[in-house]
Amino acid sequence: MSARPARRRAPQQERSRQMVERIVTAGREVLVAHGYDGASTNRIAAAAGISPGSLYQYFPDKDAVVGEVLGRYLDDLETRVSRAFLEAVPARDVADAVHATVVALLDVIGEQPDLHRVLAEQLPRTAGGRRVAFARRIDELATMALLGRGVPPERARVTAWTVVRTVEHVTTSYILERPGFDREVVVAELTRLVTTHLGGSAPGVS
Amino acid sequence: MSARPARRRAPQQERSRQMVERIVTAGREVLVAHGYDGASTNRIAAAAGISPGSLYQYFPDKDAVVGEVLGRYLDDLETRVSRAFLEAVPARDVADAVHATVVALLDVIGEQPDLHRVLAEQLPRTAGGRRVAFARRIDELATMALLGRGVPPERARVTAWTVVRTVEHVTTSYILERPGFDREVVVAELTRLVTTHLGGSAPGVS
Amino acid sequence: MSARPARRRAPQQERSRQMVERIVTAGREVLVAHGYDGASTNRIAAAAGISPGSLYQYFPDKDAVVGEVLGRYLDDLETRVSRAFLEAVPARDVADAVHATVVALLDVIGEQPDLHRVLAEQLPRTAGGRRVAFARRIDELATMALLGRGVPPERARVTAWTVVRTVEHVTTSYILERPGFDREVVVAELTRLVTTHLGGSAPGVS
Amino acid sequence: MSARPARRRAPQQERSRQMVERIVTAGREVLVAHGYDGASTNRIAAAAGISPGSLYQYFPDKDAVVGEVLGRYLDDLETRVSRAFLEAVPARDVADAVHATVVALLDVIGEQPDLHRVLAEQLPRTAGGRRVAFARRIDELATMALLGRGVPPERARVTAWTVVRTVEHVTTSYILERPGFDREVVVAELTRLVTTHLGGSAPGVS
DNA sequence: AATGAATGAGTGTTCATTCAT
DNA sequence: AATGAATGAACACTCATTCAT
Repeated sequence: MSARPARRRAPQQERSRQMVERIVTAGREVLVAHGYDGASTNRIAAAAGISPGSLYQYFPDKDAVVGEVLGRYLDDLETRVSRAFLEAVPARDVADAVHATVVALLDVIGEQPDLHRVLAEQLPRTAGGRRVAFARRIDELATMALLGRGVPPERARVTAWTVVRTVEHVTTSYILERPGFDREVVVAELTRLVTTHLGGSAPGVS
Repeated sequence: MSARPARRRAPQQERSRQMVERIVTAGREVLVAHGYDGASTNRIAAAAGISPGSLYQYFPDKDAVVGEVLGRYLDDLETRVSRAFLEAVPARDVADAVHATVVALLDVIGEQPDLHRVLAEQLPRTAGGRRVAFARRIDELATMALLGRGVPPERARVTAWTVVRTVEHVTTSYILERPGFDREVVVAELTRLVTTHLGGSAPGVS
Repeated sequence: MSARPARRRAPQQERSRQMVERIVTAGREVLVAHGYDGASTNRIAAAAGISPGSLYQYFPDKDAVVGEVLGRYLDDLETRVSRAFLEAVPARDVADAVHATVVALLDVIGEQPDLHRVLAEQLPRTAGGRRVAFARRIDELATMALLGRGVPPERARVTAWTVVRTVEHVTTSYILERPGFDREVVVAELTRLVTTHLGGSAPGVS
Repeated sequence: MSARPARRRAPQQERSRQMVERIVTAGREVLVAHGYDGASTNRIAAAAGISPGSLYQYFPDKDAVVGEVLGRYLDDLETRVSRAFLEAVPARDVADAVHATVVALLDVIGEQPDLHRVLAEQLPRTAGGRRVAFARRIDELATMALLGRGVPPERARVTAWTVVRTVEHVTTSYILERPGFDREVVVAELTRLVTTHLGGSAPGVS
């Protein structure tokens, strides 16, 4: 009653955190293995080794679980891509900025390609909005960068929008389709495509 | 039950064809109005004016109906885009070919944007394969065109693949996101992006 | 195709009516045996010898089934009690009218005492309103009768209300409690109680 | 664990009694606020400021808690009504006795009308028996009173039973239905109804 | 062929009760 | 004693599919 008052609750919170972790992990597995429609709460609970009722101690409903799984992935994706983009833009030339962004994106997607597939193919209203919202954020950053390079506002917006969609989907397609060529090749190709369009000096063809 | 055995089949096939037609049309309406999850077989049958049981006389299961709806849409899309591409490639320069293809694609998508949205956002493994298959066909054609222009084989393949994915997804995004700028602007932007990359003379900025 | 066009649908409707009947009967049994809370849709369906899904072909939800069971009972009760009351009031003296009403009420309740018990003890918002509404209807009729006999309006309302509640609950209690005396004895007692209060000549004590 | 074994029990019992008190109070609040179906054990425990598990240290199951809440209410009701009845019967005339009893009953019910409503409308077998048991006790007292006034035994029993049910339900209905007239009016009406029936001199109409 | 009633496994969710701590 | 996380059977309801007519 006197020794460790402040740390009293820690074990409980730790336990709780672990349960959330187990459920999220199980949710991710089930989502990847069975798709959104097949990701029933009972299946997720079973995969987490808990009873269906326990799941509801930690999440208010099914979509909250799925939302957490996707949310974490998107948090990671957004953080890393944003950072790559923001770090690359000011210092170096266009080619380097594009290259860094593409690589960051491929890194993230490549770590959980199956999850990204579900996200890309079945985004069930849960995550669709977020993806678009992030794309718009990047749109704005890219627009700013273009304005800084003297591109007229209207053109800047269109160009930014187009280029962002291009990078987003070409990287996604590379992971999902697994075409027969190496990652570096796509990176180079995509970088060149975007860089040229943005009017920077194209990187040499490797 | 005995009179005209030989002529029997034709009318029956005709009737059968009409039923399939009604079901597919109903399926499309329901899919667009209620999404994939809301497209229950009962709802489709009701919209077609038939009984749920009859639907199974013509389609083995729900996904077959959905598949047929999407299949026809993709048939149309593929036919028109292929034609635009094939007609444009030989005669004119790169910019024209790209422009014609982009316009054809936007035309098709624009005619049934809601259906395309369902296809793009909810395609539940039903249609994913077909879309990729068509993209690969266009990949090959584009590769051929590049080879004809002296591009080395490996580069040709990568460039074709990248450009095809770019056009596919930027057009789709334009329809689904409804960003604030005019269609002609995107067409010009996308055409310029692709044309420049392919090494053709970029079209003048309108 | 020509012989019996008008009667075509009859068998189907008949079948449908029978299913409704089976479900209502099963619902009544389950309600009586397990109470409102124990009357699960699965249990009712099983008692009716059908699948849970089939129940929903005939009723939109659980309360509709329960409502139908209780509704039919209350329809019967209201019809017979109203008739007894209305037929007795004009022609004969007060004692006869009261007597006829009490007998009618005991007849109806006595036919399905267990159902009446559920109704009286667990009326789960489903039927509560109806019971009160019917009581109010009788209130009005009784008030009218009293006004016709020269009772001042305010007194008439209170007296009618009191007497109606008395008859309603004493009869219900007799069925539910099964006290040790004969039905005729309660009928006589209740008739005398009410008749005296209404100022009529009390019937002789049997 | 060894020091004061003999005095241990008293404080514990006190503590235990307090816990029971808190649970019963919480149970009453929840019962009134959410009805029987909404009175989950978790909700009651939360309202009592204890954990769901602790509740089971003091009560074997949910119905025991509800039973205790209703039991206490009925204890109060029985005590006060019995006293009013017993005090009134010997000394004064019939009208006064009935009047005193009716007033006592309305007092008790009026103090916790919402609880009485739950008791009357949703008593899930938990309390039904007790209510009947109390009514029977009053039956006996009333029968005795009637026998003392020279009424033949069989008649006395029936009359007592009838009158007790009448008073019980008319008062309850007055609280639950909230008809438009004042309490004194019902008291007068009910007193007159019963008194007349018992053969006493009816009180003057106020 | 066509019907549409019937099916039944499945869904997301709740809650009285238990039990390891 | 007290906790509160964990349980799991049960609930109302859905829908792709089947089958007797």
